[in-house]
Amino acid sequence: MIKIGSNILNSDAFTSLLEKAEAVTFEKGKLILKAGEICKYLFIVEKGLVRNFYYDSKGNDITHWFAKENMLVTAPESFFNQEKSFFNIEAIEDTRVIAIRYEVLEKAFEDSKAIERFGRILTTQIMITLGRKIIDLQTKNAEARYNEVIENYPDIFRRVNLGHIASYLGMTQQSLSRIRNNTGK
Amino acid sequence: MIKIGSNILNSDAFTSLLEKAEAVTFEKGKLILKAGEICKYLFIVEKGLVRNFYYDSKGNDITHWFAKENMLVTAPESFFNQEKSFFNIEAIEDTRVIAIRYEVLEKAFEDSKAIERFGRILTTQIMITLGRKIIDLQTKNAEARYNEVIENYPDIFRRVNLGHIASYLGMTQQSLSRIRNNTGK
DNA sequence: TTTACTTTTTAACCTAGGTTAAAAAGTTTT
DNA sequence: AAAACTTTTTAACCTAGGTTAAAAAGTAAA
Repeated sequence: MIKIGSNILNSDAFTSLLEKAEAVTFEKGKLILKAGEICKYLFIVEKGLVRNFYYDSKGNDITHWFAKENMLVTAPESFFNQEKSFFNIEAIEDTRVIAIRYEVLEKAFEDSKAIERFGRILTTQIMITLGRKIIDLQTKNAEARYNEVIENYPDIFRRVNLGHIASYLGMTQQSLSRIRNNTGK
Repeated sequence: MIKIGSNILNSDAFTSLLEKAEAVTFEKGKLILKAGEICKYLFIVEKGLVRNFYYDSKGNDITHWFAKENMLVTAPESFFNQEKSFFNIEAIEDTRVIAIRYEVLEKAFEDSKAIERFGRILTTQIMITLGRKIIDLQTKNAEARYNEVIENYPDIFRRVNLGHIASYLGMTQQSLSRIRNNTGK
């Protein structure tokens, strides 16, 4: 049995896929993937918390996404197209992941309609989520974006330091601190 | 034979799917989908140009995405979850689309591994594209985003008025005009 | 071929949030 | 429990791009 997001998966195909996966642990602060490498794995976070981040042209560390227990994480462009990664993946807590190799997943997609279907539905929902983030960045000010993350991801918010939250929200840590203390009012 | 993006699709399953689709034309300026409705179709743009847009909280018209010939367009959240749409879809040129009903597509996904697979790969690539747009909004200034759209989508750029380009890029039309005339220098 | 309408530009002014620097608070190591 | 390090806050100053308003240019309609 495996749970991904809110989906509980229970089929021979998934069991067989998981049998070919590898459990790996990373200490807090360790890199799971380094930018420049080709990402060979799709990771399921079993325990802990992970972030996907990159350095912008000025060298700022920008968090692109967080993944907690039962969430998937990878460097999508690198993994699905097997090219060098722009993203780093870091364990921000002591973390155990289940790592599924690219070739193994591709084989599973080919062999199993159920897995192919799950993949399609999952990427469709991610597509919708990313669309929402674009709308938020374009139409909401820093304070509204901050309020939204507290409302929608209170658990992740509690476990992550404010610098990472700020960059995830597209603002500096100083701006976030200003918002939190309502010095704007 | 059907071409979507750079993929040429040629199989019985696709032929049969297309047989169940409906060709519809829309004059320039007409709405293909109105916000608040449930989007019942996935559209393939056969001829013309279409944009997906919404109104922000101040009533500004914001273009979220463009679709030209051989591209797919829908209101993703509304279509895939069959809920009320936040987006409008407008024909910005005289347009002919092939409209595939939700139930028909779902049936095709169920019946055909090839279509399910195509759906997965397509949503995966859209996911990557949206990820890039988020990075651009967070790390590039208005001028760099403008230069990028000229470089990456010169054809769409030529066919669309600047107001739509500006909102797509997350800036006002006045800012875009300023950038184009380098009054910033 | 003037009137009406839409799109694009220009310009003055303004503000949200960035930058820079430092202090304060919190955490870990010795 | 002091030293070292990390995270968060504070504050003064600054700037990219927003706002408002209008003119100019382009296009369509009468």
